[in-house]
Amino acid sequence: MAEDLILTGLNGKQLEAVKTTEGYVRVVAGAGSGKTKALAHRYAYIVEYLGIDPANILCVTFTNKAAGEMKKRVVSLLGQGYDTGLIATYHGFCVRVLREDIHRFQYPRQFIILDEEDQKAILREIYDEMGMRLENRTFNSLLNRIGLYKMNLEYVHLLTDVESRIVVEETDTLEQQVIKRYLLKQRKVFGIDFDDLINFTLVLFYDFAEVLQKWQQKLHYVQVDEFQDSSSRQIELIDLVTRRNRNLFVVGDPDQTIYEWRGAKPEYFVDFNLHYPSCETIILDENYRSTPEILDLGNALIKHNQLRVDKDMFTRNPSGIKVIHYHGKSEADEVKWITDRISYLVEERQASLNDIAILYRSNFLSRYIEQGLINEGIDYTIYGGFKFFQRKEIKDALAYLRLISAGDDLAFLRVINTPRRGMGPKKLKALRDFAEAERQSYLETMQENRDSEFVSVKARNLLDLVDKYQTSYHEWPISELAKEVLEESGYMAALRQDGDQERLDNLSELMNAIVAYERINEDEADLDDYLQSIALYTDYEKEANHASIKLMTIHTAKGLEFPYVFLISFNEGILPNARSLEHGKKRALEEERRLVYVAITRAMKEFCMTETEGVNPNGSSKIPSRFIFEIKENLYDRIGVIEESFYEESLSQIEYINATVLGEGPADGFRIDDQVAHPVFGKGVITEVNARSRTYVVKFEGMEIQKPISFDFKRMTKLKGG
DNA sequence: ATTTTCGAGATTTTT
DNA sequence: TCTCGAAAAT
Repeated sequence: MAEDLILTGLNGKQLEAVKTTEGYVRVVAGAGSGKTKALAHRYAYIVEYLGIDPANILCVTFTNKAAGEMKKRVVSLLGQGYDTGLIATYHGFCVRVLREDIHRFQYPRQFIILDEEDQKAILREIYDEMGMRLENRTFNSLLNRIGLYKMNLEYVHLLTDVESRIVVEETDTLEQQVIKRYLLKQRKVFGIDFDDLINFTLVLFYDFAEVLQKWQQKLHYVQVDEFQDSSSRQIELIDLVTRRNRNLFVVGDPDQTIYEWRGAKPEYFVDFNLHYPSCETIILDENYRSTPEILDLGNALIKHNQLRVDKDMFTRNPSGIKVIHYHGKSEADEVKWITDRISYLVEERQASLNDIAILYRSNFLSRYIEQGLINEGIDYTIYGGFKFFQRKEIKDALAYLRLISAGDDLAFLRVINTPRRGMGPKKLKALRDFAEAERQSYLETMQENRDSEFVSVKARNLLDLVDKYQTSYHEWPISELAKEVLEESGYMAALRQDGDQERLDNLSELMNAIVAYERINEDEADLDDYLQSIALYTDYEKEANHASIKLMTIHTAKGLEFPYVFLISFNEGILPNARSLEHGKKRALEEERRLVYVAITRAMKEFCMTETEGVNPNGSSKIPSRFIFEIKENLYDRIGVIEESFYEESLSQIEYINATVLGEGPADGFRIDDQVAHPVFGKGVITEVNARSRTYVVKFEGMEIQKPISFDFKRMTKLKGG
């Protein structure tokens, strides 16, 4: 018997509208307004009351985890054993589309999905071949450039059409050469990165009208969660597949846009009604999650954003305790206060550890609090950071399997020296030259030249292993194959030798996952399919069997809620992040503010924000986040004393950053393009203001190299404003 | 020629 | 915690 389709909380009119409005519908749903619930109920309504088959509904969520949650909700509404059809991320949907029709390109169904680590491996190899070293900074900017290059969809044809020639010219710039080589290597392993998943699908739709038609006819209802975080390409995709049936239901909150840096375009959500004039808008502005105290704090902060549609969330929830701001004198103070507070919540307030979350801006900040939690014996689970399938041992194990099934260069390079097989840089280079000349994969080259001097004895053993299974792997159950291969290759032995129990545990966890996969897919379980299915499945979680508090970044916490929330390390430079404080990045600063808004609105009963005095890694003094000063002090209780002088100093620091970097307020510093005079170097122009290193970059007349001049150097004077 | 070891350095956010 | 490089050990 299906649960009655009533949205508890949502008022009758809104509920009716959410469920029954057809065509183009936009739901502007604030934090804690029950939007996921609304989506699930609409989905169930379409199936149960309209009689639409779930196969004809596409529900796009933002993470795999959200997709899982949505499936659970739908199943609980419609009854056990229900097939939920297409509830997936954009990427999951694209894989589905590509697996059916990518053969129309000259790309195999068993394409390899490349994550950032794979991309790095490719780029590192290219740099190696060109006799250069790939710095981390270069890597990040290259990824960026490749992303930009791929904005022109024509590149898809370069990759999918084997006839198309990619020739690296002498006259190409270094960057062009690298990108071309990257495409060549990508094509060689039939790799597809995250951008490609979307782009390939789009091109498939554009090139093959019948494929697009197939999906247009299939999808009668499409709903998208977190629409404000969709990129223009993703929106293009959705626009295409909904053109026939014109049923598109999007839900989002512009105030929770936290992925602009990844190409999200909140404007599309805000201007949805301009793109689809027939669109109806439903506003959900009642918050069912938080106490008024928490909500007021969030509202007060987000009002400081300029680029937003003004809407105030309200709640009828009963009053709770005031938000707490803890200010410490040292990092130890901050950690101590948090652990004490947790103990208090557990002992005096009967909170379960499961009800408590610690949020932070960057993954590395978890370490800051971990030791304290260990010392106090508080169990914790870190979410995100190291995803299960990103772990070294898991990727190694999967690479062994892929070496057998696909034999691609990436898997080969990952595995050849783990464990060590005496294949150092010299031998690998010889192998690479040979493979390059023969236009073969590394594995093939080795197999055909196994007695050559660039094949070590131990590597020959690996070749024997591959030979043994290469032709017969289809006949093995995946789990048994995996077990055999990992044992025979010596990988398990090496791990045991290292005595790394956690890695061994993770591997047996992987085995469990494989067995589970086999059980679900019964006889259909094929290694190729399995390897692809897990490439996107990044948030596999071991079920915690004991209560523990949750540690995660704010990004990871999006869409979740917890009774008690701590936002830690709430310092200027961390949150807002120093990188968003570089010159002219006003949009980035607003995104940081939205990030804080997301953190605040995760909390149901209590919200604590903590920060401390001390020294940053770069030697500057820690000061509280500007966002704390933006909120009126009557909205929170402050624990810990901020001396008048520290307060003043902090404010003037922030003002200084605003003045120099963002070009706001009274400047006793310089701005970009200001002409200055230096007592030694003479006349110059400010070309950069770097808040992180607290320096101006100045181009002095007659000097080739620009000089970094400290903010604190007072004998440089301004000649003329820029 | 390779591998191991050890210390220093560094880290936005993620599908 | 993980990565990277230099120097020592095989």
